[in-house]
Parts: sequence; structure tokens; C-alpha cells
Amino acid sequence: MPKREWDRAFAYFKKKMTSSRQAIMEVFEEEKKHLSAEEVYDSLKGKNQKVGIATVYRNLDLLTQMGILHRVYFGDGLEHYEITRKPIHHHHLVCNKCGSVIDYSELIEESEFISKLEQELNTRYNFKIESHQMYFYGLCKKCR
Amino acid sequence: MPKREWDRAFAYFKKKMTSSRQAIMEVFEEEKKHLSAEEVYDSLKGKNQKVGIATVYRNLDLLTQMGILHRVYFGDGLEHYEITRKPIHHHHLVCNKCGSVIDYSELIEESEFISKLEQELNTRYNFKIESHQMYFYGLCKKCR
DNA sequence: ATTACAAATGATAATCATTATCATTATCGC
DNA sequence: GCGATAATGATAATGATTATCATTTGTAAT
Repeated sequence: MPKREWDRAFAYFKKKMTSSRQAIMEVFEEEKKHLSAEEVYDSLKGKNQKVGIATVYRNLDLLTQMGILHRVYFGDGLEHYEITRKPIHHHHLVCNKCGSVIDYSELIEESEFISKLEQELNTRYNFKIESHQMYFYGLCKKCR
Repeated sequence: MPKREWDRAFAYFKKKMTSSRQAIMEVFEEEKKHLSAEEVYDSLKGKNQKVGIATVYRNLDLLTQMGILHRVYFGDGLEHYEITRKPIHHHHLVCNKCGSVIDYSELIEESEFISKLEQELNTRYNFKIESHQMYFYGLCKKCR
């Protein structure tokens, strides 16, 4: 969260810290949700921060490569992004009817189980796992 | 797999069994992989089954709603489809470098764990879970 | 079988998210 | 502050998916 942290991260990746990038990160810190590129763009516009849509896309991509954000997909045709929090991940409950999404922080049992599972898969398939995503689909409170 | 099964399924959903639909299902039975709409279209063309691309999309969608196929997304910008197998699901290992995907059948420990987890989430969030998807991202054998 | 009618299809235009282009502007190490 | 170079903005291009609509096909009833 502190600006100094971002500065260090950008320096490490040999990227410049620009006002657009800072503004985009602020949106995520305030909203703390999964946001689409368009939503980030609109949010910035609403705050009188004029950042072109192409720049939004470019930076969401960059921040994802840097590991600061990660991409999630709920099946509605657009990519969403959210802040990466380690070691606690966000898992998602997606409503098949209204499309609403509940983010929940991984339960402790889950972290432990998945950690063991990753080791197993690592040896079984010789695949070095770096991250995971889990989606549950069904009916939310309102739609069930 | 037997044609009779599809007939029953389509009758149940009050849908007609057409040659396109049958041809599409045959592609999935032969290839037994996650396929994009374009891949299904090409596969049919290769077999001299002329099915329009719009029809492919329409039917992939229909078959998904019917629960015969399900959609998976690997972050490459296009949706893929694969045959639904219950109670054993396919989970996926996606390579961050080359984009290749390994499908593996859920391990027994996984099924058991997820089943318990779903009950827990059901009561905790009052969300009726119908299915789940799990993706692991990392580096495959060749890229690690 | 034939008919009748709704559902399905094919060709293609339209849409919409994302990416590429390129001239202009801003950042940062010196 | 300067200069090299990365970043940005405006917008055109791309590519997957969806909508349109005239024609064809499947099916239930005759």
C-alpha cells in the first residue's frame, strides 16, 4: 500500500512509476474487489484522472506480470483483476443465474490441503506450480 | 456415448436431435480434450461435415446449458469446452510460459476434500454449489 | 407417409473486449 | 536540466462471439 513499496517494485522491474500507474493502484486499494479494465477506466474518469483505456489495459497487464495483480475470469466474457494477497488467496463463488461473485479468503484447511496437493502434482506431473485459482459455481442466496 | 443417451437428453430439454449436434458430440468423444469453437469447426470441416461456425457456437452453448459439456478458460482469450464427467472432474495445470494445458482427473483425496468444503461454503455463504473448477498455474516439464 | 409449424441452420453483418500503431509526452539516471 | 527511452493517448485493427434473417430440417399429429 505505501507508495514507497510500489516505487521499489517498479525499480526492480526496471519500469517507471507514472501517475497513471499510481492512480490505477489506488483504485484497487479503495475498491478492493475484482475489477474489469472498463471499470477501472470509469472509476478513474469519475475521479477526474484522465487515463486512456489503452493505458489501463497495458498497465493491468504489466501489474499482472509483476505479480501485484492477478487475472480472474468468471465466464462473462471479460477479464477481471484483483490485488494479489499472499499467502491467502481469494477463491470465488459465481452465481450461475445472476452472475454475481462472492470472493472469500481461503479457509485454513484449504491452504493446507492445496499446499500438499501442489507438492503431489509437482512430482506426479513434473510441473512447478506457482499459483492456483478455484471457482465454485452455483446459486447465490438471492437466486437459490 | 451411445446415441440413444443423447436422444433422451435432448428430448428431456425439448430440443431436436440434429446432425450438427450429433457431429459435434462425436468430435468431443474422439478427441476427448478441451476444444475451442474454432477447433471443433475445423475438426468437422476436416471430416467433410459442413457445420457453420455460428451453429458450432450455438450448440456448444446449448450443450453447456444441458450440462453435457462445460466451459473452461485458460487465459488465452478463448473459451474451451470439454465433456462433463461426474463425479470425477478434470482439473487443469496451465503453463505460464508456453500455455500448454494438462488435464488430470481429480485425485480421490481432492474429491473428498472438495465435497466437504462445498458443504462448509454452502452453509457459511448460503450458496448452493453445483460445480467447481480448479486451475494450477506454473511451469510445465519443458519450460521449468 | 404427409403435413404443418416451430426450431435449427448458414451466411454474414454487427458487437465488443482487447491489442497494435504511431506521434507526442513524461520519467529518471546522469 | 538533458537526453535517451519508456509511457501515454487517440484511434484503427483484430479476433472471438453474437445477432439477424431467409431457408431448411425435425417432429408430432394427422
